[in-house]
Parts: sequence; structure tokens; C-alpha cells
Amino acid sequence: MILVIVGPTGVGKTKLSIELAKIYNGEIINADSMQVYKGLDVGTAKATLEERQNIKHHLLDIKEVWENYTVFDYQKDAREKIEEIKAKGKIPILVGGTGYYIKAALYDYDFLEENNQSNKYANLTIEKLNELLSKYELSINIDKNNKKRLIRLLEKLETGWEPEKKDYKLIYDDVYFIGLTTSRDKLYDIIDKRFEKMIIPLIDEVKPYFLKQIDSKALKTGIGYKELWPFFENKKTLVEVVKECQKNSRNYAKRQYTWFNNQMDINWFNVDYVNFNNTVKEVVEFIDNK
RNA sequence: GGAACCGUAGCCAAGUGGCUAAGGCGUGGGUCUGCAACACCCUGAUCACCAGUUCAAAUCUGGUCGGUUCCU
Repeated sequence: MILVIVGPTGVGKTKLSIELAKIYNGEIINADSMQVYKGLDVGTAKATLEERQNIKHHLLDIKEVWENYTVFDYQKDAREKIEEIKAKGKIPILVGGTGYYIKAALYDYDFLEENNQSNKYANLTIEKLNELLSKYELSINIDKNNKKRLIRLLEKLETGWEPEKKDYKLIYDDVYFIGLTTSRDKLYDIIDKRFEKMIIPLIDEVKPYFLKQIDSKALKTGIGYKELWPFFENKKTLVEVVKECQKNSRNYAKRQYTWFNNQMDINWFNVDYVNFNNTVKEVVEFIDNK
């Protein structure tokens, strides 16, 4: 059995995962693209040691902020951890909001080994990229304005890879997808309040990186991190920055719903914030009766 | 009580007689095989209301309602 806990940022995935780990003798595998980084704790809402309650957590803090980590790496790491945990006779519990990582780990996504790191397409215009792509006969739809994806597609085509529209299949048996949700209003309220509370400690967390002039993919893309730079440079006020972070988090939550609703078959549960045990009970019942 | 100005989508806002009323933000929906907390796509209005002028009005005239500023 493998348990997968998904949902938008802020719903309460972490809390549920720890309860389920206790009940089912499980170990947690992080499925959040930002929590793999060491030092990014406050902004990623990483579970504290205390919250982890001695439950073993994997793929947390495995990279330095300046390192790069992608789905490709995650797929390998997560699959390895799943085997490792199963071998011990325990239950792997994947928890996180990065749908793409989860899908790549659990479904038959076959990434090819690539070694070319040439950036030969980086400086081309979108028009030029489309022109290059028009030489291939493709059966899939392409985002003709999405430069990043166009470049990626060209690079892959060069390796001889052929794009196809396919239905991805799970590569494991007995996988339970549990989605945590609540009303949009409630979720946005949680997100806004959570940010107000975390902003001061967050500044303490991020300021050293700014002072050391460390710039990295993680710091440049993580919500709660990228927005802080203008504040440190005195180009924006704290209020402006907080509002921006809240908005970006809300938008992110919406995109997560889009993914989970359309890319995976999720069993959704409404969170009971007054008595979380009810939610745990409901989920346990679902798992036991299936 | 009087005068001036204003009233275009959830918000900001262009248009001041003539093709299907710009744009921005937000909101909602969506795409997805290597940066995924990424990137990209889609998304809305008979212009406060009524009457009139005109071939034609968000644009002109009159009235009503609402708002802002000023005067006594």
C-alpha cells in the first residue's frame, strides 16, 4: 500500500500525514518541490522537528539552496525511497503539493537520460522556435507562446524522442490518493493569515541569503522568497510585499486544484478545522474500507 | 439652499457622434515528459436611469437618482 496526500497549499496535508503515519506505521516522503531545500523552512511551511513526532521524513533538506533539482531527480529519489520503505515492511506516504512530481514518481513517465546542457535555443525568439518546430510532424498540441516548453520540446526531439498523447498508468498497486480540500474562501483566508504570521520569521530566514548575494533557482521561484528581494532593496514596502506573497500563494493554490482535478484521480475530503480528528477518522475509514 | 465636476465590467481606466466599447489588475477556468511555488493559454459590459435630437449616441440636449468639491 502507498498513501498519497495532496491538496492546495495551507489545507493541512502535513498534519494529516503525520497522523496517518502513526496509524499505519508509515514513513513520509516529501512531494514538495521547495521543501527539498535545506534552509527554506518558514516559507515552505516545512514541518518542524516537533511536529514530525519522530516519524521518519524523507527527501526533505536534501539539497542546498543553490543546487538544482528537477522532476527527473525527484522521480528517481522518490521511487528509491518507496522501495526502501516497503522493504522495511512499512507504508510509504507521499505528501506534498507538487502534482507533477507525484505524477512522475507514481506513473509510467519515462524520462530519458540527457547530458547535453547546451543552451543553443535560449536566445532564439518564439517565432524562430516555432519555425524550427514546424519542421517536425507533431501529433500533439503545442503551446506556441510558451518559450520554455518550446525549447524543451526541441531538445527532446533532437534525441529522437517522439511525443505522444498517452494515458499514464500507475506503476504501483494499491495506491490511495487522498485530497484535502475546503471552500475557496476558507482556504484563501488561511493563506492570508498564515502569511501575516510568518512574515517576520521569514525575513530572518531570507535576509542572510540577500546579504550574501546568493541567488538561486529556489530563491528566485519560491513564493515568499522571490518577492522579498525588492523589500530588502528598499524598492517596496513590507505591506506591498506581503500582499504580493498572499496573492501568489492564492494563485498557486488555484493552479494546484487544476492539476489535481485533471491529472489524477483523487478522493477528496473536506477538512474539519474545528475537530481535525474527524477528518483523520474519515480518511482512515476510506482507506480501511477499500 | 446654490454652483461646479463626475457616474464605462469586482477594481483602475481609454474612448467625447459612426466598424462586433481599448488596456491593466483582480477573479474564474484550463494546458503540462526535465526550472512545475515554473511557464503558457482562455475568461467578462448593450457605458447610472428615463426621455429627446440624429440615418447613427457611452459620446449632444433635458430630467431623475447617486457621488465629490466649493459657496452662503
